[in-house]
Amino acid sequence: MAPDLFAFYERLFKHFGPQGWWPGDTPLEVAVGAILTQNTNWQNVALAITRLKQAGLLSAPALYALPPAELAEHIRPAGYFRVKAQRLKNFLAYLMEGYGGSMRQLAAVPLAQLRPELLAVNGIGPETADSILLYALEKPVFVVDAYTHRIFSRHGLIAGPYAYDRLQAMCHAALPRDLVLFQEFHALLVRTGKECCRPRPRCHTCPLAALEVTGI
DNA sequence: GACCAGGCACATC
DNA sequence: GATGTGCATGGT
Repeated sequence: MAPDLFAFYERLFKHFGPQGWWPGDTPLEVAVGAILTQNTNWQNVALAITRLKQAGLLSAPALYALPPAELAEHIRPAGYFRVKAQRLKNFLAYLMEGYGGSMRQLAAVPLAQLRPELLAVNGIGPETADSILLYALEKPVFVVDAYTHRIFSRHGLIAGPYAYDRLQAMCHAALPRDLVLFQEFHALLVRTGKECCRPRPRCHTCPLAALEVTGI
């Protein structure tokens, strides 16, 4: 039985308002941000993206042509810079060689084909793939992350560990398949995670105590 | 100085 | 399948 996720969403929305989330001037910038933000604070990612922009490197051909070691130096503030440089290169190779470097062309691919393709890129896991799908390619896909697990757990929506696909399937089953809803919901969960449901033992006074929802 | 932050791949049991 | 480890920076 699916919990009343929609009610939970509505109460978050009422509390925090629309988030209009995931800054990025272009779909490519959003995709780059999705890879850079892996296990990393967004502040650090923003620094790295600014540096790429200032260097005039935030385009598919430019990133594709750049040697990994050189790219690594530009994105250093985002942490894991050698790993992420290679992951960016892998994604750019996929985009350039498969779709002529065009995010618009990539977005035209049916979701059932697109998600497995993204997951096949070394360095793109479920959360990164779904973030790219939802925010860069505007596909209605629910993004699960550490916040989702923690908040749903704390507020009694789930009990015990949930694998990524299982939690995503639950959300898909419980919510209307709506792009903006999914974008806002994930953004609201991140906001909630930052302001309220902190990692133990730092969750003292929960301003969302009134949001308790029972059932699973 | 420890802990945290929009994860992922790979090795091992 | 579950669990452990390396990757690295910058803010609190």
